[in-house]
Amino acid sequence: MSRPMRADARRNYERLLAEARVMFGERGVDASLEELARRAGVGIGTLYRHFPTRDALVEAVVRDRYDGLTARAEALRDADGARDALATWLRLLIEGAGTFRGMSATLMATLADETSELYASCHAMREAGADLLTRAQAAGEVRADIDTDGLFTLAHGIAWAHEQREVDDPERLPRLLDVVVFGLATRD
Amino acid sequence: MSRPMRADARRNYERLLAEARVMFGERGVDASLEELARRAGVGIGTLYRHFPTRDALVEAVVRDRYDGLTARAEALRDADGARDALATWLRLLIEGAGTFRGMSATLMATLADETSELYASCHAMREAGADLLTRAQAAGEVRADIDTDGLFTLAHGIAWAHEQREVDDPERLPRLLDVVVFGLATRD
DNA sequence: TTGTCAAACGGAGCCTGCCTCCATATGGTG
DNA sequence: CACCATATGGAGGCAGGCTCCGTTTGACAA
Repeated sequence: MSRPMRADARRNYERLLAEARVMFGERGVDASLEELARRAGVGIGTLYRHFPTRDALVEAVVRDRYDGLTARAEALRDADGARDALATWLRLLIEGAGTFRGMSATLMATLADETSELYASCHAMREAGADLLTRAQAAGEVRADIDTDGLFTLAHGIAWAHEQREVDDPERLPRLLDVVVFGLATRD
Repeated sequence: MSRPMRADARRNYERLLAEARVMFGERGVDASLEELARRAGVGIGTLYRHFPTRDALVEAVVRDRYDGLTARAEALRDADGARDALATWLRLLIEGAGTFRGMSATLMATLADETSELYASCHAMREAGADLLTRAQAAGEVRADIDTDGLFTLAHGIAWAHEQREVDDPERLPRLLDVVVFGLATRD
């Protein structure tokens, strides 16, 4: 293994991460990295040393959330009502995507780019969700002509579009998701 | 009225418009305006004189398409099957949005910004679509808890998400739209 | 305690893109 | 053909991304 980080390195790493949480919350994941470094009291070069790309920084900020989503999907595997389980999970997914503005866009881009630092955790989460979809389809509760890609396109499309409109009716997003979930149901 | 444009002005205007059609097609509506001006053989100042904002340029490029959509919605007003009419129109809408990359995002932003040069034609088109929605709801064919905003959020959300994935299966987008349209149906 | 050096720092500097301003050029008209 | 309103175009200011490299420093061995 590699030796532990030097004390100053670790300190700067933590500062950057803390500031990223704040600024991503305030301004979304497209916040200026130069300003982020400044606010963290660190040089821009140091920021890039720790996080070579914006995705790497985003990844560090959201990883635990994704791991949680993955775990949650696994917990829902054996729930009654495969479509309900899927609906529940999708709701968690898009609520999470709404935490930081621009997150849905980042996610969609990541799914198409295996070299992204975000890819691994994003992919694991996605596979867990895919499993819920497959089960619901096997149970005959969800139409068979939608694949994982289609599911995520629908979910993130809604999440993205919702965040564009700056409406803060908390019922809005769930209602839109409800339209999609109902549309996913097999027809008589 | 204002007097007609000077010959050089008209010529440059046309060149810019022609080049915009090309570059928006190649690279989407976020193409570099500096390069666009260069390729049109015109100074950057001239571009901004004719089109003070990017939206103004986009508007000039897509206006006739929008007018067509508006007219189409009016033609569909009295069609049999209010939900089918809505579905047909939505399909045209999102296919149009897919012509240039970034168009859906531009549209969503425009709907929230009345000062945008794109707003007028965009708004007219939207109202025409809203009318189709209202009719389908009045006929009891579409659930009543979705408003115009929700409808456009769903439609553009899908269109946007679809354009992020660079899949060229032409059946994909209609299928996703079908999920949403089915989800919009009133439940028994 | 001190010397050594890999590891880390940080910001100057280069790039690209947006947009404004204004000195210069020119088409159209009397 | 002279005049000038209209139009041109690019220099320059701003912001953000990212790299490169001279300087600093923490950790460890002597």
